[in-house]
Amino acid sequence: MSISPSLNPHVSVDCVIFGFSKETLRLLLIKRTVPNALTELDDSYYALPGDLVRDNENLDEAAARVLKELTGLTGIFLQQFQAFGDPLRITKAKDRAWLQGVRQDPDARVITVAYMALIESSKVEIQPGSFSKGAVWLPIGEIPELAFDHNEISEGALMALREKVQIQPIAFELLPEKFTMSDLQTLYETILQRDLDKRNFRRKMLNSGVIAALPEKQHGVSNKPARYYVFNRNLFENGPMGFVNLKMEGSFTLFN
Amino acid sequence: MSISPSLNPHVSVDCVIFGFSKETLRLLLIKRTVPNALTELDDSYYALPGDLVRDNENLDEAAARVLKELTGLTGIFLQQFQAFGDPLRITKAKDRAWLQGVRQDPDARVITVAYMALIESSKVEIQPGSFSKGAVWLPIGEIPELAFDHNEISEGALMALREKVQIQPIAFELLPEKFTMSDLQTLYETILQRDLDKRNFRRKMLNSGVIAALPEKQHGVSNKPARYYVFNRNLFENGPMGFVNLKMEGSFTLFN
DNA sequence: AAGGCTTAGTGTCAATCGAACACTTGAAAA
DNA sequence: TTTTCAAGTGTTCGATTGACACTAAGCCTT
Repeated sequence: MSISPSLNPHVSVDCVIFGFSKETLRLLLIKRTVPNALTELDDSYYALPGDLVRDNENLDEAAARVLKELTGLTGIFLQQFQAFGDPLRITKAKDRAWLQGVRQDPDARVITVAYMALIESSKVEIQPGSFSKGAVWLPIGEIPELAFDHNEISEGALMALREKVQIQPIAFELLPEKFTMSDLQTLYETILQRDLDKRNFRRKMLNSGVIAALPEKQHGVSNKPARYYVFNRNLFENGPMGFVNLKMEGSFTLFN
Repeated sequence: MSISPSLNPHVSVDCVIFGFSKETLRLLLIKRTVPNALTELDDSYYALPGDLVRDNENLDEAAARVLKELTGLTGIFLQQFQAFGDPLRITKAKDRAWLQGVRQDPDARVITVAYMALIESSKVEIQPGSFSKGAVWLPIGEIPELAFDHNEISEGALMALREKVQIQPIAFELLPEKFTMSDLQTLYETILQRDLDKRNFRRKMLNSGVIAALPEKQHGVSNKPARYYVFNRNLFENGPMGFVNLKMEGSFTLFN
């Protein structure tokens, strides 16, 4: 059980990939299968997609590579949020069983740099390949025990997302190109875990200028059709300031 | 000049240590001396204090160790803010000259996890030891070219500090136990790089409840003596919420 | 065709907050 | 006693927040 002290730590990246479907925020997790010495059956459990960082790439590139290998997508919102490096990260038995199978130095300590990715989950097509023993979207409320310290990392990502979403207009990354005001509000409510007032929400969104109304409305719905909006992307990517006031009702701060 | 691709990346921590004295925000930097092959004189330049992470410590512990070795202080505000891992970080000639002298694998790529520390600079007594070839407090406006990517890291720390200071009551870490309202305002103005209105500032600070007035006032000053205040530390460390609204005039957001 | 169902969409008011603004107070020094 | 210097103090106006309830539009059912 001891970790060899002579080995240098290795560095990996792990991606906490958020998606939003059926009114829930979900994480894209991969399935790992390891032989169980006792039962002769395979055990399986979930983990965040990740990989060791290669010598010729920087951290952002490594994270983008992991994301692409799993989902086939590039140009996705992907942001580093924290490094994790507890020496005890890899002491669980099934983690060690898995490492035996895939790493040259299964005992080496690994420091991981965690990224969060926001993607429109309908765009994802799981790629056959190293990760593809199975990948699933699990609702954030139903995440089981994961590999290593991946539960802690996921929690950290969710916290980071909650903060970021009130400072930068990034929630849109989780929605399709066109969306209704209700879609957007539901997304915010899901991320922030509280209800928001419909009228205040619309007012704030429209006044802030982050979205633009389309002429188009929904078709074939059995109630009043909702107008579609688009995110005013260029305003933020090219504008002078990557900032807007997206704080929601009841958020806390210290000076104004 | 090539970086050996077979070596695993190593992991270090670097500390961006902020202090505040003579109305300026300063960084505590260490001096490095390397022989110059041409002139036969030694070249010297500044760097952030940092060290490789040991196998038996986590990242926070490594950063705390670096801070303690340099300043003798423990229990200091110390917060991870970003990992840096560009493969080209260590290609400058003088950086490589220094690595030759101190590292087993001078060619190994190093990923660094950067921390920012906030300390009351008068408490610091530079410790004799590995760092003590010289350490100086340099004003943030007068930082020369540093080792590796340490300029980039310092910039990142300053940005992170500017954001954090408006969300969490951490500026107090830079002041002595007792301080005047003007001390505090000058500090905020220095960090945020803009002037604040005196009356609005006092009102916000007092209403927020983060500070408490002492009965005591200044003595021996040649003008109206200022009242002393203390940071209401337990309110935030033990309270239900580590948050207060410390946003200052003219800051930007997206929803409220 | 009428009525019901469901979600979209809309306005006002009161309270609070933000930003701008100038004079008086207290102590030491001259 | 007067001067000098920073501390300390209130008000007003406009903008923003947050609370709150009804009508509109389309489809479905009967």
